[in-house]
This record gives sequence, C-alpha cells and structure tokens, in this order.
Amino acid sequence: MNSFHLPTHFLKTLAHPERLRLLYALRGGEECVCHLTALLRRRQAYVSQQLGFLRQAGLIADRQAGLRVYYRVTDARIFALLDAANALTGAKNIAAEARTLAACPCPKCAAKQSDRAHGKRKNSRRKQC
Amino acid sequence: MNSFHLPTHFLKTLAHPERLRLLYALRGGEECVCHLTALLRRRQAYVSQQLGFLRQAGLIADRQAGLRVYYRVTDARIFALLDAANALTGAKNIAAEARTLAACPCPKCAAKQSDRAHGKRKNSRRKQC
DNA sequence: AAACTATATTCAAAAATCTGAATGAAGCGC
DNA sequence: GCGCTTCATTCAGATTTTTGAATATAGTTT
Repeated sequence: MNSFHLPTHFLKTLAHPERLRLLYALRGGEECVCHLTALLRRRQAYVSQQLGFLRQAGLIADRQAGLRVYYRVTDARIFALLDAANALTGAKNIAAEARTLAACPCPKCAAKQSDRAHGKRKNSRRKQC
Repeated sequence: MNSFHLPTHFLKTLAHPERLRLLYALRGGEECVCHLTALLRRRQAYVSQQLGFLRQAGLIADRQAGLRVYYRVTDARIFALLDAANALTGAKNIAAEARTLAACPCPKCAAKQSDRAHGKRKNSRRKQC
C-alpha cells in the first residue's frame, strides 16, 4: 500500500532470533545447510524453512554444489544494519555466540578439526552431515 | 534466553508500517499526539497504543505540557538504521510521505499555516486538536 | 465543581506468524 | 536401478500480534 511496507517487510524477516543467528553465521562467508543445522541444534526441516524465508526476502542466496547447498548473504550492508541494532540494544558478544558450534561434521568443519578423532570412525567413507 | 532476543525484540517493534511512519514523523523533532493522529488518519486510541509500544521499547520518550504530550525519538541512531533498511529495500520518497499531512489543527501546524482561514472560525478560543 | 479536551489503557476478536511433523525431490555412489 | 544423503515443501495446530471499541485518566477553562 504505502511506501512503508517494503522496509516493514524487510525488518520483519530480520526480527527473528534464529534467522538472526543464521545471518551472523554467514558473516564469515557461505555455509552449507548441514553446518547451519548443526549450529542451530534444530531439525533440518526447520532450518531449511527459515533459510527459505530469508531467501524469498532476498537477504540470502544459495549455490548448489553436488548434494550440498551453500548459502551466502547477498548484501554485506545487512551486517551494518544488524550491528546498529545491537549497538542500540546494548547486545554484546553476539559474534561469539554465533560461532558457538560443538562438533559439526560437515566437511568444512572437519578440515578445521583436523584429525582429533584419528581413524576412529568405522565408516570413514560416510560423508553424512 | 540467548543474546539474540534483545535485537529481535528491538527489530520487531520497528517492523510495523504505522510505527515506522511515526518515527519518521519525529525525525524533525518532537510532535504532540494530536499532530501524529492527524498525520496517520487513525483514531487517537490506536495512535496512542502504537506510541505506547514504541515508548515501552525505549525508542521514544514523552514530555507533558499542559494537556498535550510531546513525543521524541530517544536516540538519533535509530534513523541511521531506518535509512539503512530503506537503502537495502530500495524504498524511495519515504521522507516525502512522512511529511504528507492535510490540515492538522494542532498549534504547531496552525502557526505554519498562518492565517489562511482568516477569522472564519466561530469558536476561535477553542484549541481543539 | 462541571464541562470539555487530550491522551492512555484494557479487553476481546481477527489476523498473522511460528513451530514441528510428515512428506517430497534431487544428487551421489554402488 | 537402488539405497542413501542432503535439502525443500506442505500442512495443521499453537502462539503471538494486530486492531478497534469501549472506557479510564488527567489537565484546562469557565
């Protein structure tokens, strides 16, 4: 109707704790859905739903690579806006919380964790996430 | 619960067309409720409700002067955030729309309109808004 | 004090959103 | 092809938000 509907819709998609967490998780670059699912400790279907919401609003875009789908933030200015919101609310250690992730088995994380579990897995060929 | 609740709540109070309009109306300085009511073309109770919402969230503060109550934005950084949201959504002429106001009878507007209606009012002593 | 004006609050119905379960679709390796 | 893995969609119940009406509060003027 009026010109306030566009920014309203945009702000509404941001105004959700899990979606905020997803956006912050993408601050360092693209991530696959399985990584984000491990991060949120939610069911995959739920995470996919929220990602779809963000995607429809144009905040994130996806890229398919084999079985995996990688999401990225389309416009880095979004982070400037989120930072402003945090500054205004006095929220702290958001970045730290976004990084909290216990043992995500996705390939990206596996590379970082190196070989803590050296050859302990029976089914090492299993690339499950 | 987690540290995303604060910014989420903050963004939720922003994510509303009429509340956005109210904030933009206050960009030029404080305004009385009667002025804002005329601007939104809504019932006074509704406007007061939305103002109360913004006030509880700490985005605006009020000042009583006689019968009237004047509202102001507490932190100008809010406008930077709103501008960022508009830029990201490609919203235009927000400022112009915020100024659209047909014949508000509040004292501030009356002063601007000068004496277009020169002595036509029967009850000139009546300061109704 | 009485009448009037400006603003705030309460309450319930309507609308939108959130959440989770079930299910669907598509790529990969054997 | 078949089974497995990753991700997406649909659907319905639960919860929250939105909206408007009625009503209350408080200052002003006479």
